[in-house]
Amino acid sequence: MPKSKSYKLDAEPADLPPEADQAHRFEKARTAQATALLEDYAELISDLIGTEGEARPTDIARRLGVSHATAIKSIARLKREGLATSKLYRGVFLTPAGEMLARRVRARHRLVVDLLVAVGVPQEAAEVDAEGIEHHVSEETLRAFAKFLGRA
Amino acid sequence: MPKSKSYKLDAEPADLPPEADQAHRFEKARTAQATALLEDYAELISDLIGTEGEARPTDIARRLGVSHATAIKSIARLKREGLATSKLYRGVFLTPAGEMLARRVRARHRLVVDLLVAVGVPQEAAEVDAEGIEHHVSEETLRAFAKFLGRA
DNA sequence: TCTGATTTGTAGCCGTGGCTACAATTAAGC
DNA sequence: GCTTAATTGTAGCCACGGCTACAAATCAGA
Ligand SMILES: [Mn+2]
Ligand SMILES: [Mn+2]
Ligand SMILES: [Mn+2]
Ligand SMILES: [Mn+2]
Repeated sequence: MPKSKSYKLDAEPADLPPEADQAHRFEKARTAQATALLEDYAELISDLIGTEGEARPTDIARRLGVSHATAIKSIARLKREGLATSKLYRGVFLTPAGEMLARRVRARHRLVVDLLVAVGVPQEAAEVDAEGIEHHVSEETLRAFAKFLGRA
Repeated sequence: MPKSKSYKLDAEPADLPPEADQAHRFEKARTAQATALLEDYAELISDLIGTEGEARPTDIARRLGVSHATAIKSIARLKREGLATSKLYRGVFLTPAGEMLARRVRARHRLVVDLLVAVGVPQEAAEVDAEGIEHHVSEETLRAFAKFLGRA
């Protein structure tokens, strides 16, 4: 059998030209960046609902440090992608898909912070950097982090 | 004197409202994302010049996995920001500022990959994830990585 | 040399995610 | 209940970074 396609979660690049490999890496980073915003919103909305009982656009905007108009537009994108719904003046809600995403993202966020702290990064720096790093950590890397932290 | 402004490299958030803290983290991540492209270009151009003797827009585009038109527009931004110059059909060059950026970025890239591998991430996953992660690793975190790797 | 391939540049489109300004709606307080 | 404040939504602007299509310039080979 030729190549025997692997059935892993993250598709393999296959060893063709070496430059295509690099292109593939950049492409992955671009994709991750494109979903980063959705991930942060899902996590934040879930947090707000959990701690405040509701997630209003204004609060979301303030937490993210953007204008409410920007937040509303991004929320529109979340709805468009089937991750959220909203009732006027009743705040934003997550669909099952949105909830699932939020759970995954929250767990990943924590793991990344914990890993950073574990290798000696000061708590506050870990919190700051993790907010960006998290979106680029693959499942495979995440498993390695968990194992390193003794949570295999 | 009020507040006594701190003179650290990374400005401090100051402990005002707790929500402003979170906003600050998101803002940092957004800033990092905005410079990510410039960093990748600088590093790649430097690499190409080192290995091929020149960095032509077409080659840059192929390595990044984007169209040549996209690469040319991004190179225009590099020039605009004083990081690169270019002679027609003679390729792209880095200004001193660009060179400095490239060196910093390359060193950081390596450190990130090495850290990932050191905590058990498979080589290929480390290479892929590092391409995105690197742009969100602060100086402080980088120092922690170096120390962890025994290169303090 | 000159002709065809390669490279580079330009133009114009799109979606995203910022912003301000203004409008409309709802909530709160008197 | 009315008035005012807060919230939400809309409109319109911008820069960025993707893309395709086309044009121009350069390079290379016959
Ligand atoms: Mn984040
Ligand atoms: Mn997060
Ligand atoms: Mn990168
Ligand atoms: Mn890199």
